[in-house]
Amino acid sequence: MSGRGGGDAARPSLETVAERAGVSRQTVSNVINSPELVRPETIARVRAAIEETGYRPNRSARTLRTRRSYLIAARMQAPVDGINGAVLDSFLHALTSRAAQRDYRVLLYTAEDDAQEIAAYDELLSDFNLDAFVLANTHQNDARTTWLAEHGAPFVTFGRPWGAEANHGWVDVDGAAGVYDATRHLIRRGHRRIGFIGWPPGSGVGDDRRSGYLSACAEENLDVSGLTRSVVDSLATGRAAGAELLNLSSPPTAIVCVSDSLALGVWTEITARGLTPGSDVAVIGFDDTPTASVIGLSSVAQPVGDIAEASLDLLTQALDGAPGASAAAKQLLLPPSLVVRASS
Amino acid sequence: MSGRGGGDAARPSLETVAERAGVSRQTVSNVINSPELVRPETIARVRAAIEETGYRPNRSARTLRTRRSYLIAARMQAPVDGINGAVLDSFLHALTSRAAQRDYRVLLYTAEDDAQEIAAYDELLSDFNLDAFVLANTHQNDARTTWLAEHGAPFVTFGRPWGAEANHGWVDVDGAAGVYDATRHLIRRGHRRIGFIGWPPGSGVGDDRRSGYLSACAEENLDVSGLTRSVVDSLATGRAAGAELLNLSSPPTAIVCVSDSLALGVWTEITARGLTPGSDVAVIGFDDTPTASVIGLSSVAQPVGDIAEASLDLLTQALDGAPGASAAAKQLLLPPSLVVRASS
DNA sequence: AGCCGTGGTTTGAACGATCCAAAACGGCTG
DNA sequence: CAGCCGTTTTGGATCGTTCAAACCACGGCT
Repeated sequence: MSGRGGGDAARPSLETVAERAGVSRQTVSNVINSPELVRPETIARVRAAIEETGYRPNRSARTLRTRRSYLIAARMQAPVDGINGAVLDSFLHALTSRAAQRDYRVLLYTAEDDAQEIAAYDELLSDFNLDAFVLANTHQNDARTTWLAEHGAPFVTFGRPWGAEANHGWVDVDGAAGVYDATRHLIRRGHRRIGFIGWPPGSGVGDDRRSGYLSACAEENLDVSGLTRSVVDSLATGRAAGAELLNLSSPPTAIVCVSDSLALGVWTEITARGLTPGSDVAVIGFDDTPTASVIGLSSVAQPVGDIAEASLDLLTQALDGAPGASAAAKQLLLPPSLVVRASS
Repeated sequence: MSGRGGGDAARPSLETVAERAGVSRQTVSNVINSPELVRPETIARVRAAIEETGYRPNRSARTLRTRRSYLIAARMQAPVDGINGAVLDSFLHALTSRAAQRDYRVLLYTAEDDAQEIAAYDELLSDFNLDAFVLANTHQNDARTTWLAEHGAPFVTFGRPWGAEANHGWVDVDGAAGVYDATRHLIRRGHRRIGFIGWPPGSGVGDDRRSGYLSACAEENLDVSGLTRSVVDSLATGRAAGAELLNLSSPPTAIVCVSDSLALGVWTEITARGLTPGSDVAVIGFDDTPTASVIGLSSVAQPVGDIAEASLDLLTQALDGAPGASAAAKQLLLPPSLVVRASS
């Protein structure tokens, strides 16, 4: 209650350890950062001293000198009014835990729009010496990426720079392959009339996923005419589109959706008709949100762990690697996986 | 491409500004931190110099000297396999944006259990000089809070220290009041037989919420015998409990649930029977999760923004305030609010 | 005139790490 | 034994800020 916490011994510094081991500061520093420069027996002695004193390097001092903070910034998304957003949350979780393994930490920021976000970059970069940024939800002509590039700040995006030539590092999921797999799965289960509910054309992500559906159907010469719908993302629109499809004179026996929200809409419509998803009409969504897993909706899952890992690979490579030679691939397309549940 | 980013002028420091304004470092520092010590005309001159040079204080240097990092740690929760967890995500969002207004940032960490979490504290505290911690999901005999208290690290919890005397700062939501309001709302709408689905007795949160239901019913002399159920939290168990209640010879016309997952289960059961939530049987959940808002489920919303604000108040008060005199209240119980939707 | 107190400002020394240049050490050669 | 060379180790400077004490000018007082 009164003073500081427990043992009031001053925090050990390099100096403390050095004295104890009978060497100089720099030698201790070398043992930590470049052991190859130090004679093995000295290393042992120093390591022992570190152990005994419980020494921990002070990050602020290091940052001050080296201008590296070991901090990565990521945006905390505003709670969205739908099912989505869950993917970004679990991505953030994965990013945090994997970053910690590499001794990096994730710092959060929020922003309402791109302009605010850029302001946040500016502040974080110059005040906190942030090392790198992870962006999600990239869109066409993204002002954020150009700002970061101009200011020489390392960054990766989770999501392709749709429609732009941008040659920055990015990691993304092969949405077309995911929907292709989902459709193939339905075909294997015997479905011949398969519907698709997507987003209005023009969004890179949506068009990409739709193409997976189309190519799977084309391969098997399935007729898709009249079986596709394009609506904005929400449960209500998904339900309406699902109703339309089910009301056709020759309705589909399975429906693939570009998102879990839409799929949940269809799911709702099916149950409201007294039918059972899966045995009566199959549905598959995209993103494998918590809600999907709870109600038993099949869905295409994005490998958030791998995405996080790959993003960090790109970042650390840019941070530690040779400035000029960026030999390794800077772009990565990861395959999603279909999670089959009762609904298909 | 080649060198650094744009204008290669070295980053201005206190020294730079001082030279330009014709004063010393310390005076510039005073203008920023303790303007009352500086003569007004000098302040003006220095402010101008700051403006011209675009000076920004360097956080690492300040941290090194003052041992304050302006960083607050919060745990990124593992994605839970249910509807829940959404509350913590939006709390985290609120915390991040409000902290930024006070010039603090939120640093994430992850942990699988309490032991790991304590290890994380240790690392963050000694390596990164973290200023404070925000904990959620406190439980009985929480090892984390005692560790933090022992090590003199400031912290607040979102959630009461159920069953313990602990006198640390906390902020929580009055669950009893929330469920009481929900029940009153149903009574006002004319319901006389109201059911309740809660969690097994023993959890502080669950018992608290149940008490709100009971007191509202007692006030109106409503009979609750046979109308309550206790199940673990999930959609399936909620659905089953809902079915039980609806199968009673004299079934309830409304059901209050301790969580949105349970309420969604009931919702599912109602629609599966071809009935309409709201007009046929009313349901109300707790937490106002995104899913609830999407499907139109009434729910008790926790004021995450206020919780975040209050938590930060407690923290900054502990950080900046006088060490001994902690005059202001260290505990805060906030009222939730009922969000009425189609289901009630 | 000399002393004191007092706002306002400057100076020097931390904080704890890393960078750099130079010194000490050791072995080896001529 | 001097001279050289490569490996280890050392000491000082530095990053940008704040703390503590010194300094200075100036007016009031005796």
